[in-house]
Amino acid sequence: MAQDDYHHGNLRQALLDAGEKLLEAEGVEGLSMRALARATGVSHAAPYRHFADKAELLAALAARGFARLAEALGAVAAAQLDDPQREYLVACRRYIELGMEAPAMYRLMFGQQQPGVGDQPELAEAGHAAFDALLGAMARGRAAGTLGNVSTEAQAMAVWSMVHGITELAISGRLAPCWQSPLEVLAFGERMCALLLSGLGGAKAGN
Amino acid sequence: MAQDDYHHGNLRQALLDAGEKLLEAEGVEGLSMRALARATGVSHAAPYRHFADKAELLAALAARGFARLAEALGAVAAAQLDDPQREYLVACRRYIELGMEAPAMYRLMFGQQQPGVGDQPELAEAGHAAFDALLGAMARGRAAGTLGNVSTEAQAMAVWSMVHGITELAISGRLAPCWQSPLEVLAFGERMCALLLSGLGGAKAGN
DNA sequence: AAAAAATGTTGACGCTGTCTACATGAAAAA
DNA sequence: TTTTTCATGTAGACAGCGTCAACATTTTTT
Repeated sequence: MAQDDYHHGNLRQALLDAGEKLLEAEGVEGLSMRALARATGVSHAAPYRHFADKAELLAALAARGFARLAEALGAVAAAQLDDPQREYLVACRRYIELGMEAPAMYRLMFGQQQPGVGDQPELAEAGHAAFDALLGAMARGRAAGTLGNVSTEAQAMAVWSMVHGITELAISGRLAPCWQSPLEVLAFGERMCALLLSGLGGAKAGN
Repeated sequence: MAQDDYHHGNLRQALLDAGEKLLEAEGVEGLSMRALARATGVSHAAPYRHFADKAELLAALAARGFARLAEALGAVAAAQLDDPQREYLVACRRYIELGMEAPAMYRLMFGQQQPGVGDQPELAEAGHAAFDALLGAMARGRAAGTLGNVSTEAQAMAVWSMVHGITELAISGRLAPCWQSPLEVLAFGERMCALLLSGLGGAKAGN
């Protein structure tokens, strides 16, 4: 159970922990299999006992990111704010905030093509969970009556597109000409999401 | 002037041409300096006479992408549609369309941190030109009166965030649960941009 | 206690980005 | 025209990377 200097005990988790740390410290281009092996004090080929290749490790890392996102959005829901519209806005804000706090991780999460069904089920599921959390916040937040002819899922996609776009642009520094501080960006994001919610009820058609 | 088997003549452009081709064919991970040298029939170190390192070449490639985007949006404006609001929507649609047509290039364009002033002036300028084209379409498209207390630039950022988010999610296949075909995605994008335009006049505050 | 499975190590391979030293051709200076 | 200089090519080396095969050690199962 203690480390016996040969078998590590829980290398898989250790690799992911080190990976997360290295990811934000050095960026995704500094995240190598061998660096991870070094960071966990293990030989350079040892990680391959736990991940078939680098892509699989990155997928597992991205899945962690999605899990964290889902968790954060879930925490907002659990906070039981009195106003569901306020809850929705806080969720959107939290989404953007998380992306700005861990930009390399955020990029990694969306960097790969969405994994097919059989491909990376862990990642796909984690991504879905995060999306569902956002969808839930939106569904509760919008005026209860305004379902219109637009599916809830489509409305959630609209919100997702908005917060994703803002997060990505913020990360790459392209929002800086208008809003320098993270707080300003968050305020902008919140306004946009509010606008979206009020507009989503009627104006859209199809699906 | 003809190729003398030693001096290539215009290696820089040839490298960028080959790079663009290779980018969409193999993805960004298949785009190596040496592969580019091979593709242009030149030794592996020759590219370094024209680009200090790989990052510089990628930046030049991304600048090309932005130039193409600006050009496409400019073409929409030049088409002189009678209805400026229609022109705005067509521009948004075209933006998303371009990203979906050349996903690897689109990702590359936004993959790096926005270059600082002295860093990659060519890239920065190309990016600005593209943004300005989008801004112009929006400014003409919105009801002439509704300036409100929101700056034109901030409104353009909102539109940019929207189309960028949609494009990125579409590229990564995450819109597929709702809209399978590119045409459906484009229709969705157009609806969202219309919604944004109508909402931007009044609801937003700040900056 | 023996066999099997899981998990580690070592060493190799080809590929990559990039550097240095050298070669060649074109343009500028003499 | 000849010579020098400069831009641009080549060859070869280096370290780091992902990955594989062969082997070692520990744990688990029989």
